[in-house]
Amino acid sequence: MRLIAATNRDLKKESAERRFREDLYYRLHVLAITLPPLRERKDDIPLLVDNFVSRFNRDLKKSCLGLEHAALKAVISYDWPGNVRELENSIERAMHVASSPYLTAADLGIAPGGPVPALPQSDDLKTSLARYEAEHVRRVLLKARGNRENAAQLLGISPSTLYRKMNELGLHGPEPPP
Amino acid sequence: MRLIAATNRDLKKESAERRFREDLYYRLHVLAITLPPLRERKDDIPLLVDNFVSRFNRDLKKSCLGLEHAALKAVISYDWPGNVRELENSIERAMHVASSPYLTAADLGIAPGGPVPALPQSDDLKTSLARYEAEHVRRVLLKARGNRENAAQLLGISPSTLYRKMNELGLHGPEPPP
DNA sequence: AGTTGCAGATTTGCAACTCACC
DNA sequence: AGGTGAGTTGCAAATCTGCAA
Repeated sequence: MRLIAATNRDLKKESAERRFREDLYYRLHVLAITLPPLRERKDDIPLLVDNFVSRFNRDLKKSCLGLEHAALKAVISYDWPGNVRELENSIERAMHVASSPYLTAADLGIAPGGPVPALPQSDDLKTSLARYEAEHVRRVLLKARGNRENAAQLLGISPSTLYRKMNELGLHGPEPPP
Repeated sequence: MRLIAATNRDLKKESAERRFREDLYYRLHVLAITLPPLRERKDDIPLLVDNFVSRFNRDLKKSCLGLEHAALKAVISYDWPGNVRELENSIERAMHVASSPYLTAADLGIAPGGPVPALPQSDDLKTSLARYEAEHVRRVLLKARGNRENAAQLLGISPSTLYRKMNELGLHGPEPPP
């Protein structure tokens, strides 16, 4: 079985801090190498992005189609001080909150070229619930192939309520092609 | 900068399928090694589990305290055909849906010794919203150090509503010590 | 396909209340 | 006695829902 383990944290340090047992560290250490930081391998970014999107589509049962053009540009120009791990986290986070099949720069929490503003992640219950509800409804709509009648049934609500929610929550993304 | 990358999928095959660009594969390949499957390294499981829980607490802004005893037993006895990656995914997934500070075997989607039943992840809106709401409220309660008055304010609801929700949603986990 | 009037159901905040406990 | 704070509850207003149009 092939295994490669990924982190960009200093395992030695974490091991000393007892977050990672020493013998495990040394088992891994034999194969630790140094790669250039992500900002020096910008060519790799689109591929990594696609890879992560595919994986999270599977793991999170999403149907994200990728990044919109401006978002990909922003991702490439950004410095990624946290390297691959940060990129991975950003994409996962974006897929949780995204409101269209194509992730935007806003979803990813990066301004073109600027630093990551560290998403606020509101505590407010109404706000947070609305965001999650929108996410959930969209997912079920995708699952129902855009069939509102069917989606409403899956959601356990009446079609009229579904329509109302779609308006309130601004849900009118493109439907999947037949 | 130290970088180790982790996957248990067959990179060669994925590369051929153009999910992972070839040159990237070969860059990584030089350090690919073989480790025994996780089922033959059960001693490592508790450490891996702790490591993942810590990481996801940070990445997902959770305050999970670990696995309850029965859950850890189940995790150890399970075969983990998907190895570390599967373990990692299970823990992340569990932390998204868990309804107590200690993950249960049900949260992790494994029966003691049995195969993974592949979580149902209900489409029903009310069910799904309730689960998310419970999760959110618990997180804010932890953030408020168990101070209900304060948590209610953060949530933007009145204390009485918070109490009602805590009853409905079964939220009475241990409060963090002072 | 999507919207709306409406009546019944649910949820909310407020204030008043109980119940320990000191 | 009396006071305090955590938690509960009655109630009217506000909000949400399904039905039918």
